[in-house]
Amino acid sequence: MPKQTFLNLPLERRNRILETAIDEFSQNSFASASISKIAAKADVAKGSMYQYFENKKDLYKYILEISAQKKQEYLIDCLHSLEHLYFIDVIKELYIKGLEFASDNPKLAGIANNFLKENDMKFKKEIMGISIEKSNQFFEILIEKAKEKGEINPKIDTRVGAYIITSLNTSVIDYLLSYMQYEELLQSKDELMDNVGKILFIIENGFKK
Amino acid sequence: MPKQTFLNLPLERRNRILETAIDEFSQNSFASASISKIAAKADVAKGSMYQYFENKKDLYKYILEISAQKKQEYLIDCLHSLEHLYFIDVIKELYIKGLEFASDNPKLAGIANNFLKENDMKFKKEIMGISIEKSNQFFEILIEKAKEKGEINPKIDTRVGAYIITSLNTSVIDYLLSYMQYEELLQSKDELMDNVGKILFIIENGFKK
Amino acid sequence: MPKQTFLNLPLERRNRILETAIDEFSQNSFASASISKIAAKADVAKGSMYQYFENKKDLYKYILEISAQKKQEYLIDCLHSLEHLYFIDVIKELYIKGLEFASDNPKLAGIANNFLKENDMKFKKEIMGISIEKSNQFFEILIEKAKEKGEINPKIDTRVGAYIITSLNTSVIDYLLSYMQYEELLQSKDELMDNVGKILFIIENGFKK
Amino acid sequence: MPKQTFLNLPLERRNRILETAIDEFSQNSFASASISKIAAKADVAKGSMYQYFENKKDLYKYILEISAQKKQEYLIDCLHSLEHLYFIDVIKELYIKGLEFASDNPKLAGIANNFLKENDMKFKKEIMGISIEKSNQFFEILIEKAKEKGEINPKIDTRVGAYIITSLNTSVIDYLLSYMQYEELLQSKDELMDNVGKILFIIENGFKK
DNA sequence: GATGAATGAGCCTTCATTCAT
DNA sequence: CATGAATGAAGGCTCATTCAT
Repeated sequence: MPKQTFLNLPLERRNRILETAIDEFSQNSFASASISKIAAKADVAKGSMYQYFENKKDLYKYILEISAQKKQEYLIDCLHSLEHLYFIDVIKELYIKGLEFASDNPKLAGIANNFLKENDMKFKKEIMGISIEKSNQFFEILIEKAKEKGEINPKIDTRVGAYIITSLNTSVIDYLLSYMQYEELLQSKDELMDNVGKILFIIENGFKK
Repeated sequence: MPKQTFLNLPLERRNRILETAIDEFSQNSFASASISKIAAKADVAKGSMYQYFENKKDLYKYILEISAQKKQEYLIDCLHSLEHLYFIDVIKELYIKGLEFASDNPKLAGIANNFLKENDMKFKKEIMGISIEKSNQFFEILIEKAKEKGEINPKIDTRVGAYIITSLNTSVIDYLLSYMQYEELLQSKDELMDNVGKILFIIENGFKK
Repeated sequence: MPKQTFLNLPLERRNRILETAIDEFSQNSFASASISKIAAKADVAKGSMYQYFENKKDLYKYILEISAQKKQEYLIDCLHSLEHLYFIDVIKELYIKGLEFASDNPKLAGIANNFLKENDMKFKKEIMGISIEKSNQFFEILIEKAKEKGEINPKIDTRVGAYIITSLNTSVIDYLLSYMQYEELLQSKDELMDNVGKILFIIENGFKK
Repeated sequence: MPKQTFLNLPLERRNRILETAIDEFSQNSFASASISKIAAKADVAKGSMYQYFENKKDLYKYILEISAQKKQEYLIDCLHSLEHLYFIDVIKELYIKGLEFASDNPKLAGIANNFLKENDMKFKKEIMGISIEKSNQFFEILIEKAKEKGEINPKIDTRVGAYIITSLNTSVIDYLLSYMQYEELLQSKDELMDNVGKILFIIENGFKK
């Protein structure tokens, strides 16, 4: 929720600021990210930053929201085709889209993952509102339905299953990001997808009857 | 690697410093942890801290090492009985011992997990030396052997399997720690172990023939 | 002395600005009052404030003047009946009217009292012009006349007497204002007037033959 | 309550800091006094100020306490001879000693008076603890005793009487201070005492039977 | 005439680290 | 060996004021 001031800014300037901020937050935790540095790098007066955003947290929330929206855009298609697909294929699709998002927008993905790593639960809840558990809930519903359809082992605990899927999703993205940062080891997209396939193979077996 | 000065210290003083440092690093990322605060809380001259340790990083490394050693102590037993157990039982044992360690030493476990979350790869490598991948390697060997013995599905990719096991292990511990911090929801030990069982049930299925 | 621009403003807008400014100056010293906050609260562009007023001081002077005028309105009646009343009754009337003013317009009264408390004499003189001493002069004349009429002790020093009356007047209003702010202890109007009566009883004795 | 660090400082440095701080707080309200300026003027690193004092408020409290103690020293004698003197003579003595204190230590006296003028009651209470009302209580006791001894008019309301005496005391000191700041008009000590005499003359009459 | 964007100085505070004693 | 004093850079944030549109 930036101030109107920010939204009225000429596009060029607005983007310069946003990108610099995204840079900063993708490399630092909230606490060690610095508005001063962002202002300096974006060549903007420090005071201006506070004309645009209420405070550091405000800017952070905004960036986080951008990240979430962008990710949504990647996921939206496969969310639409939920009904027609097998459980494991939905998961597969979601993992892949998630990785594509991360691969195309490593900084935004990094910010989201960084947020997930924050320690201070009060801070997280404050920023996230209720949506923290949405992701888990989504997977829980998915699992329930798959159980009904007889696609997966009914003995699987729903909550625990959702938890595993979420955790691995985050891990995989983290893995991708850290390798992207270290160009040395950057795997080809094919290799990466190959690995996702291997992970999903295990998951599939883990869940199936 | 504290300086000799630190090792010569009377035990009481040494412990006071260590515990305060553990407190601080368990609640903060490396960047936002503060030597000033540690010195103040431990009632030690700030200057002294620099007589004991080269700098903040040095102290951090030491604390991290303590954490690793302590965890070793929990794992050591089941590492000895590796040969006699089925693959899945080893994993189970390791998860449980890991959780016991975290439950008994939440601060130390938190520090380790915090470290895993650090972004700066250069920093991580510098601190860790090579040992980052040791954990993965260990699981890789385990998986290879299990394959040989015919205990698990040979189609499983060894590296990916190890990766999954490590990731979930970290996630589970993180989960425990955040719930311990937030007493409200603290599950009983039984419930927790129950959940571990459920996770392992999925893993077991995921890996088995 | 606002700029013509301000005077041309639609009444509603003008009042909104004034009231917000009065709010701000009644709660802060000149130095810590903030034009930024006033603009924000009054929902006016910061730039506009500088089209209406030369600067912070200019606005302050204007507000102060408004306060003075408003107070005049309360006092005007009893200033007209000066001649017919005994000295002590004039004083009494002035105190009471002053308190009524403060009770009805606590913010305006607060601003005036805050001004009196400012430290920087140069600043005060600059703002006030000569009128600082007017109040004292007025009481001096009153005292002189009362002496002539034989109503009060001629041994009383005129300047000192005026000074006492002014001081106590300010104190009493301050007292009222701070109690109004702190609702807890707010005395009823009756109690307050009762206390004024008690103060005047002492003053009366102090001045009489 | 400065930190030990401050108390251990070489006298010269300690005094330089204190005097600069006294300067600053005597010319500014708490809000507009600046630690940065104090540090700069005292030729001390800004950071050092925070080695000496917890924060701005801490420094302020300390300075205020110094002021109170110094004033005590002036009053102590006449507080000892309370019993032997007539009510009016006690008051007289207290006013005179108070003025002497202000005349000898105008800055310290200014700080105390500035504090009395602060608007924020919460702030005042926090700083003062309970002692705010002590001064009034003291005069109330004095008045009660004087009534018992038949020295003053029993019809005088005790609380109101105490209030008047306190108010005038503050006013008188303020008066002295502002004139000392403005050397132009500085009255001779004799003249000043003469005026005190005149004030007390009125007070005496106000209180006597 | 209204606006809002820009700015830089300034504020309080924290910190890692150094160094003389 | 312990200490504590010193420091300057940095951080988040606020403000009065200017100026182009």
